Amino acid sequence: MINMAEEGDGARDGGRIPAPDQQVANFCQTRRARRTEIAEDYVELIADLIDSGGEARAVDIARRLGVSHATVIKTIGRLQRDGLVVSKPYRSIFLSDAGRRLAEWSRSRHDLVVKFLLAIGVSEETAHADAEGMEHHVSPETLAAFERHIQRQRSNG
Amino acid sequence: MINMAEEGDGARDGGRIPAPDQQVANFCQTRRARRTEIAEDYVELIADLIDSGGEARAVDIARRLGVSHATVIKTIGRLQRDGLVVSKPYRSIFLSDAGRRLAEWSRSRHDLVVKFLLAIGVSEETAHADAEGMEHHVSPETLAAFERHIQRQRSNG
DNA sequence: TGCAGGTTGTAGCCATGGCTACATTTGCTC
DNA sequence: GAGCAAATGTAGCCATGGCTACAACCTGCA
Repeated sequence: MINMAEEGDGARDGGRIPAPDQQVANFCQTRRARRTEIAEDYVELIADLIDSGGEARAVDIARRLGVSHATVIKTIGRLQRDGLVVSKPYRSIFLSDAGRRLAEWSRSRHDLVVKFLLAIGVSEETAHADAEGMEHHVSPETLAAFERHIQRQRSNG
Repeated sequence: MINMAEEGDGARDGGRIPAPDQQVANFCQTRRARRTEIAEDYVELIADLIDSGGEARAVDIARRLGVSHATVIKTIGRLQRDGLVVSKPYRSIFLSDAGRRLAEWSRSRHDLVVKFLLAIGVSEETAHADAEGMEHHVSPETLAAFERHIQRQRSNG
């Protein structure tokens, strides 16, 4: 349980409501992240499938995501429209250069989040589960803090 | 049939492709969280507005979220349908018992995530921004790890 | 060679979460 | 008490991300 009766840090002195402008900015940033997380999940998964099995097929993506194949086909169409993916009818799916860059970025961020969660004592299973959702909302600054923490812990034994 | 060539190509420790079943579970959990995060944002914000200003009006919510008032009205309708909110036409908005419970839970989780990010050296601004998106994907286990870390740091000076 | 079954694609449905434009209601001020 | 500005509500549009059902395509094997 979490004790939210914990008062007195200066972050929300006298009324916890933040400044409206800042709050708008935060929510807008979050909405922006929400719009891109599906794309990131897809390109990351496609890259993984290609690296480990040689190709990414719609049916494999569907099985991995736990989603119908029709959903995958439609989403792949959008990704292609957005220039992240290349696919020809009835052939398997490839990443464009932009898609590959995004996949590599997503993948490294994902891995760092997992490592960080493990480093602070989260179980393997939960680390992977939580990372899947968290990764899309972790800014470079926070990512850097994660990395620092891992390094610090490593050097301290 | 499904020849998951699951041999570890050593890209990462033990091959980075996870077991399919676990991956499906992770993605499903993430999708579940995505469906509830808007509701959580709303009830949290409504609770904040009520606590700090006495009432929550649609126009205030809209201004805080950076969204049109029509979007807010429609969403409030869904929240009411789902039993999280009570509102009568042309009146301000209140939380049901369930809504209040959800708001308190979301709020405490939010605050803990912010505190944790600050504790590992993230700036105030980024901590608040990232927490807004991350909070919805942090499991109780990870939250507990966050709390442990804060405690540990506090006692170590 | 042909066909059965798996894979891919298409069509059409639904809910969500955005938006603009317009209509209605409220409440304050004069 | 009338009028006006602000708040609320309604209608209708769009894209996204789900789904099922059905159609088309490819391929391996008998």
